[in-house]
Amino acid sequence: MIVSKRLFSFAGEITKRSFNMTGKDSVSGVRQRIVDTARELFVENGFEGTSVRDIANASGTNVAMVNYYFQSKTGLFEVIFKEAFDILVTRIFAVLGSDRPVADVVESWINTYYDLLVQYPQIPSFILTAASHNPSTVAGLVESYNPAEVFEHFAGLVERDRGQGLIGEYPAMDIIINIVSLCVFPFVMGPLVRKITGISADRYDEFIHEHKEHVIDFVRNALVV
Amino acid sequence: MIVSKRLFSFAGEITKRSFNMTGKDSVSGVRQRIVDTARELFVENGFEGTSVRDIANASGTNVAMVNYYFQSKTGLFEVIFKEAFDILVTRIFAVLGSDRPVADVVESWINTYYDLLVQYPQIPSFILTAASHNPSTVAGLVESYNPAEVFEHFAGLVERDRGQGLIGEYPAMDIIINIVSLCVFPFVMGPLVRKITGISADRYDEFIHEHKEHVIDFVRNALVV
DNA sequence: GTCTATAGCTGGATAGAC
DNA sequence: GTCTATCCAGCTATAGAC
Repeated sequence: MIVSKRLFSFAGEITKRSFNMTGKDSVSGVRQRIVDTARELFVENGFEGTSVRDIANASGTNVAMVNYYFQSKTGLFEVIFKEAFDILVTRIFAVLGSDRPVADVVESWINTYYDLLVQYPQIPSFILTAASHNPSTVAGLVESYNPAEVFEHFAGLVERDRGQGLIGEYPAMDIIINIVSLCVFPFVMGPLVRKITGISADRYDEFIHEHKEHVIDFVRNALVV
Repeated sequence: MIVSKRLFSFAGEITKRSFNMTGKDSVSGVRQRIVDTARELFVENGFEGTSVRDIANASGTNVAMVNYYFQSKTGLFEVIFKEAFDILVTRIFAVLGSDRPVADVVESWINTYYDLLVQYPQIPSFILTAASHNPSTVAGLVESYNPAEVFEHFAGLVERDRGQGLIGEYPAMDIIINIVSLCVFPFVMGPLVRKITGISADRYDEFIHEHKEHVIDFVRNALVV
């Protein structure tokens, strides 16, 4: 148990939709139960904040099983991390491969991001925490998705549309960072904003749903000349 | 030492400006050396990822000294956390107390945020990680700064300027979340972006400096009708 | 104030029975 | 595949000498 020596007390009222791809919770075997339990604990308490014993107890198995299926705690974490990362990147990169006008691509991009993150709201914090403590490894994983190619393509669209006077004078990189910031950060701040304002998870979901539309307007007004 | 069992290898090339307020590194006593060392380790490896022994060794003291000055590891962490938080909030809230036009307040806000975060680039990740694992306590600290009052004031400005047709139809909360996202997130992503693009800390600082101006343009174009 | 030594516990991982 | 028992390195915290 993580009770005794933890920093601060923690009520644990985070929105409980874990980024579980399968969904076959009930019929799952030991291996899947371990993955599902570990995902929840790693998301909530981080890698160092979660012990293999916590995972074993909470999943109703034992520490030997974790090592049997995943060789080590690190091995288990990597399985979960890659799964989360893949969810986040695959669909976004598909949208960015389009050849339509930048303003339209950006709108699809925002829609896709928000739809995705409403479903998996804890992924951003999870990935950012891991990235902050292990930039090298996370960067290696990012590179396996060929971000440079995706960037070049998008930069091409920006140059094309700027040449036609459709959008303002922003470099592609700055646009990308702005979009990612506007889409991802509301989810990273989510738990804190909810705590401060005292609103429920459902009410925050409603807010996020409306916020998405404002972000789309905001970006379109900013981008289009 | 945190070497043997750590997750992934870690080169540790994060920009090394720690959010040290005093600056009296050289003449500092034991207490200050512990705080400075602990800050760096907590920022890089998190609370659970840092041991009191790490802090004692790296600061050239011993574990007994840490407990002598700070009672516990948690006590030491809280000192550092509050210091970081105060740096981030105090100056921003001062800017938001203005009565000038929203577009001008927002521009000052962005300038203040970027100036501050260029100086203390690791604070956002540090606070967000702590907030993600302990929303209740962090929220308590936030509330001691009276955010509701600051929000109401800013919402008043938004309503006033919208009545005069100066800005578009965005609710105040959505504007705030957008600004915070656009200012803070580039620093949270910084280490990862640098790793992927391979650019140096200095070069990233240059990029951030230019990016600030694009954010100001971006927001002004989005906001002003 | 500073240090060494150590208590007492919890961590990841494995051996070996079934 | 599953489980219990166990190793031992690591952790936080403190006792007690100086």
